[in-house]
Amino acid sequence: MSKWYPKNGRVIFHVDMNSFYASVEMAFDPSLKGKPLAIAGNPEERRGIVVTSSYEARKYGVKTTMPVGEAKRLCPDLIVMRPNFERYRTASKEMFKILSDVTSIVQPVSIDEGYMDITQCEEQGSPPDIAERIQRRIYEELDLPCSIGIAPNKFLAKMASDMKKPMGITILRLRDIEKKLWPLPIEEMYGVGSKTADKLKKINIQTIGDLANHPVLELKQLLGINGERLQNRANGMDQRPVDPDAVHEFKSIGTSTTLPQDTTEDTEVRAVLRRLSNKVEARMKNKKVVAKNVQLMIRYHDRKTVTRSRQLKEFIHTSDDLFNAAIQLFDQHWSLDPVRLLGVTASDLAEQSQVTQQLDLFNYKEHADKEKLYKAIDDLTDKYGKNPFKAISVPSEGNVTTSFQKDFLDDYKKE
DNA sequence: TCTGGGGTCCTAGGACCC
DNA sequence: TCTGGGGTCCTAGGACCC
Repeated sequence: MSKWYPKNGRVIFHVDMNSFYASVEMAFDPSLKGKPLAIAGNPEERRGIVVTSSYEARKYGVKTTMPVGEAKRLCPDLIVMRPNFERYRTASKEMFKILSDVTSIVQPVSIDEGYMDITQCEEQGSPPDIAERIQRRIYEELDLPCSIGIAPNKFLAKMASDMKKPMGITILRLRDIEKKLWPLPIEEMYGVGSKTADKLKKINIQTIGDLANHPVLELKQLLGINGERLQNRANGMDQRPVDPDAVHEFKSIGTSTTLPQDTTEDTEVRAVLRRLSNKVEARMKNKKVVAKNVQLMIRYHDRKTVTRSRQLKEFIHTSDDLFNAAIQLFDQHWSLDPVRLLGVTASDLAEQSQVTQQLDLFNYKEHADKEKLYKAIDDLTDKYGKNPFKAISVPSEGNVTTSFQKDFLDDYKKE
């Protein structure tokens, strides 16, 4: 047992669903099983790229982000379906429920993959046994295949889950990396995209092993701090914890759309921005958050993409507020060229409850009702930890807010 | 038939303050 | 009268991932 659960180390799982959307459709309609299937947007609306494809389709060379037309040329019998996101979300929740039966330390990273820290799960069996049970439950209860990587940290677990698909379980120990990790081509490393791969190849780094053993100074010159980090990972070093709360800490909420045709029509742009703002508002309401920053994204005919953002004085939450900020940014920055895509994103988010409570605080201060004020502060401190002022801002008059904060904190500390 | 939509993190420069 | 250096905020853009 002790060989699996080291005193001074961790046991991390990376659970990765295999061709998730396609697999969910096959579980939903078993007559699709064994057939080449692609999930893709509507080509009529210029959204026709493959999002996921079944293994049967991949045999023909069908790949993610490939235009549907090309995929059909490669695989004439390809079945193409529109995505059913509700269905995928439901399946995803079921899957994570199974993971959380093993441990509460589960970190979802996307709809179809997540990390687990099972260091403290010794009484449930050896890691390969636990992995096998998880895989079997997901398969038997949800009819979905997954691969699981077992390793001492997140990076190695992620690389491991990729090594055997579908329905693989792969153990990647530190002592295995020279044999199992280092021979892989550099572009297969998590965190190395096409741009970084090109740069690395120019200094004759072809494999993960080449990266692991390259002078770090040169890597830093080439890639900045990321160069050092990538090299550490290539040597099997990664301290990032599995953080179950990360999924709740949203940084931004945005939506974008590619127009059916490029446009220079102001009325159409307004209509689209209105629609996008409505959508963002709905999702913000759902998450009960307000935002202090609005970003507009414009992609032009030539696919050149610009983003323009504005920091606001007050927290906003309505579609009107989002729309007004977006349209202002558009009017200020549009180059008059035909527009291909528009996007609206809200960021600098805070919880609605926190902001309204802080507004109450402000009112107490206004009315010089010290007793109520201090009680409210104590309540907030209990509820949110050390610093209830972290996200403070009061709608209208941003300047007052900051001086209020400083005054108040000084004041409060004295008491 | 060229290339969707949802995110995160990092960098770099300028403004501003101390 | 001529100047440092640190810190934070804001904005824009790039790279990456699924």
